[in-house]
Amino acid sequence: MSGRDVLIVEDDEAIATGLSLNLRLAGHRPTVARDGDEALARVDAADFDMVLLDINLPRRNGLEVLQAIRASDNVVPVIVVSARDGETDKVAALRLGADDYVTKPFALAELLARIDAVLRRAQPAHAGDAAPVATGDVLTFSDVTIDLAQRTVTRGGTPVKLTHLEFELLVFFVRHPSQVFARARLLAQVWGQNAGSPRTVDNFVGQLRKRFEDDPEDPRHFVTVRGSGYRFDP
Amino acid sequence: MSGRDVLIVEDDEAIATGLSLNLRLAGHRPTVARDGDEALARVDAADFDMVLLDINLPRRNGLEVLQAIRASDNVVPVIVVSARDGETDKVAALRLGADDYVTKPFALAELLARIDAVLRRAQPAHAGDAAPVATGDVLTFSDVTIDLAQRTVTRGGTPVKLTHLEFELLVFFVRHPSQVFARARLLAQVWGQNAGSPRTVDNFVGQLRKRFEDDPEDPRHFVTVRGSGYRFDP
DNA sequence: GGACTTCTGTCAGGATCCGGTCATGGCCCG
DNA sequence: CGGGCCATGACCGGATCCTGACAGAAGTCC
Repeated sequence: MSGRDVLIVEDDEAIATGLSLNLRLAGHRPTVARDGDEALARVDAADFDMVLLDINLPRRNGLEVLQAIRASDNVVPVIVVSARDGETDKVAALRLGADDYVTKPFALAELLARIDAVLRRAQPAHAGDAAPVATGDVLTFSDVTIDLAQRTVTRGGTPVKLTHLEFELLVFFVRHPSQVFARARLLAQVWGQNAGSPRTVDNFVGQLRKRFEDDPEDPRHFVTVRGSGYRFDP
Repeated sequence: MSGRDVLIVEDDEAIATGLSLNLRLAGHRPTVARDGDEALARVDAADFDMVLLDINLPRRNGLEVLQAIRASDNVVPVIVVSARDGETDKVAALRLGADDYVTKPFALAELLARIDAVLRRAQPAHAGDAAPVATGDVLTFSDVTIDLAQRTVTRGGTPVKLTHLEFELLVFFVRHPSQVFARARLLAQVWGQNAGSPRTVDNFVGQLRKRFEDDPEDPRHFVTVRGSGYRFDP
């Protein structure tokens, strides 16, 4: 897809430049407006393919800006960004003709996906140039299913109870299959800075084996690599 | 969340009825199409929340169907199911705008999890393009009914009194089911920028439990995910 | 093959962290 | 001034986690 012209209306410097950078990476041509007046001026001046509109703005509320845009019969797609998930804001924005609504803090990937979706809807894209597409937030191996959003795990359809760190370790393993990790590395990656003793890792691997190996004595997924650490094989 | 309309495109009778049955058990409303032409006709005719699309089809290849769906600017979520594990198919499917990809033979639990994930992801976007919302918009779960316009809540027909923030939190949960949220995230989303202490969230969740759980000691809807936050299960 | 060394699996005690609950106090609005 | 509403901190019980010890397995060297 050849890039599109996107207007970012955002007064927070950090967010604005961050978004700008990412949109450029995605192949678009972003422009930034710092407040409501500037936004309206730019929308009138140039022909944008879409507008990313923060609600909290100096000089003019984002909703006012949206209203002004639509009042001038401009149908440019608008995604409204707000810090609050409040009912009123959302309903108001959609009523005023917003195309989508995102609340801060947003996952960057989500926002980019929505931008793509809105652009795609607004202007039918040609068949080969679709975006990378996110894959589901579900991980699997063998008969085990991990739902990251729900933070639930099932094995053969029946739910498995895991503690916080057990879950984290499991996810790390499944995301890095067939790779040997030293205990120290696992401590750093999963436990974070204040790492504990290497013995801790053993305990947790033991738990995972108890819960996911057919025969915990003879593990096929959570394999010990003597002298080096552990490896996960799907 | 009330069930969703799912179109199953699958020529194998046994698989089709099996999936259909399971989706119905999961609370959705499945429809089956036997070949590519029928699939396209049904997609055009009705408004599905997602499509489960087999690649090997009589009359038309699944990828052709997907291409046709996207060509008509339809952004309905699509999960592609294929017997072949080929990378090429997968890449092609994702390029054409598939939302996820599963290879046969699949674990039923995995497929169901992926369907849930895709529906979950699609939900907010749909709220956006699915019309003005506004008056008469009602959310429900279990025997609870939430009237957004009136800002009233009833449980089993009898009205429940909620404070402002209790209502906002409830709506947020019901709008984002089966997803774990950290306290900080809830504070940001529901309370707004000037977030308070995490303890506040506990108190409000406690209130919701008192009002909507049959047994507040053993909550089934407003679930604690120790170490991570809270999750709402309808 | 046998003995020594090194490493890993396991267990249980105790420290620690986390979440539910309650009470207090501020705030806003009537 | 009074009454909801909301934020905060303290407290407690319980889940979870860390650690050290020990035994047994695996590897090594002769």
